[in-house]
Amino acid sequence: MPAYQRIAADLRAQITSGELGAGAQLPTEQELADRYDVARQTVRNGLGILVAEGLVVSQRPLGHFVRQREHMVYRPQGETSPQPASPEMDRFCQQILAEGRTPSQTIDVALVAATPDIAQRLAIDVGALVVVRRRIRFINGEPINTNDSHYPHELVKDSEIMSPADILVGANQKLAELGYPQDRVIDEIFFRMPTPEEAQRLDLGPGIPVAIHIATGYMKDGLPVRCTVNVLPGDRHMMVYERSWA
Amino acid sequence: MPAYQRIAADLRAQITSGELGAGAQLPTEQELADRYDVARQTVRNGLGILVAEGLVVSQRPLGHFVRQREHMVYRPQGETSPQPASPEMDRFCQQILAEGRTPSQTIDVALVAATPDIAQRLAIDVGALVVVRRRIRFINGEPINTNDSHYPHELVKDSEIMSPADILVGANQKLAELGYPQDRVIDEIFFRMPTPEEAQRLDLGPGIPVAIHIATGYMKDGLPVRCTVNVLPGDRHMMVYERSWA
DNA sequence: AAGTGGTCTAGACCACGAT
DNA sequence: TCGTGGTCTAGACCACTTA
Repeated sequence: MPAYQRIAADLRAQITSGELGAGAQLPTEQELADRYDVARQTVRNGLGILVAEGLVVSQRPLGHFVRQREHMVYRPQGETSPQPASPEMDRFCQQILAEGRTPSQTIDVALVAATPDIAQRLAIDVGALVVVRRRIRFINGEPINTNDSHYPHELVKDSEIMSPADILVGANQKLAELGYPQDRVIDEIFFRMPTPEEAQRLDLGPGIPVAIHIATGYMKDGLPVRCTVNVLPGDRHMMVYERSWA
Repeated sequence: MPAYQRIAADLRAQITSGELGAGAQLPTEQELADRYDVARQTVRNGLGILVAEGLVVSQRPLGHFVRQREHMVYRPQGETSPQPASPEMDRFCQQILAEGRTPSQTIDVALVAATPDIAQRLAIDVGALVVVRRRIRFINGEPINTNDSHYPHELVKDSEIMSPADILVGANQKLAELGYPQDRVIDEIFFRMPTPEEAQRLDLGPGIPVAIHIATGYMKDGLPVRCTVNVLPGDRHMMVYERSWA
């Protein structure tokens, strides 16, 4: 096994065994180079593995630290239809839903050309105009996720949906009032490493994947009227739900 | 911007724009070093970013290539309760469910001490004996996911569940026949970078995150009797489901 | 001011697979 | 055999934060 992999394996074992607890500082690169009798660059290769795994963060110029597992956010699968909680469900939520947290969000609205992804789901031409309401949600000032809702421009022009402010009744209710009530929603979820833009928008460190949740809303006649793209950082989200066993 | 980041950004732009399509070979490290007038190590730093993002794979000693997006696997959220498919749902599934595929799996069974994660969910002591049925599922010979079901040893000892073979009626049905029918299931889903063991078991390349799906089954009286841990590679899974809009 | 990690160089040798 | 990426060295200078 190459030296840098052995260094990474040694440190990983110390972290998973608890010998190096959450938040603990790792030895400096020079210390590790001396201890293993290798060049500093070789140590850096090893640390790079742990950083890419999300186990370790570099806080320049303080050093490398074991990553603190942040508080996870409870995100019920159906925000619109909370299920009756059983005692077991309560137990799970209790330890996830923590103390007083103050949510906030930023909103901006833009008129853009549809990307292929959006165009396909909204059943419009690539490049056609869509209105996108971009939101970043924060809890205690930390970005938690992004939520970009796309609407065909023809459907929502000159409506409140194009205003970059909170919509009290909710954008979906407003869409219904405009004559486009949703009847069905198809959800797609997949996960990958973030793009640099996503990493910057959500303040993601290396080694943190994101889940992409795309919700497309259809009217009763099958016409898609909304496509929402959520980006959820892996270190801040956990999905929990309950189902009965048939 | 440092040189290696600029190199990564240039190549990333060429990939996302389609100038370098899926499967295309990137210039060699030496070519890039000459083109940008930097040392080869600097080029390697840049390529390392793209590899960590999952955009590029290294096929030694052939070179670096744009990663092929593999066929995604349709994984319905509730395998036990298929929902009636709407025309929109059909459209989504159609492009995901591909041609003839041959599934297979490996099974092994072990008697192990409960880890803290499992012990907590099964409401037993850490270190207590649990039976674990470990499965790796393959499609066309490629590993698709792992599925490790844990049962308290007291509940299943001397039963067919401890045999490392297929259980025709299904392990959950067999568990019910033993007197432990499940009434509710709580699902937890989160995602992170894989451990080296997970990466090896599932043949994961760098830059591929995994989703962890933990399903815990409870009897009517609240006793947990099963805890299944699924590991789903991000490049081989997509979750799709439909819900009606209340 | 000191010490950390971040970036970069100019070499070197090796492992591996295609030809 | 050849060319690729993989690993490693021994330096160097810089940016940044804390003390």
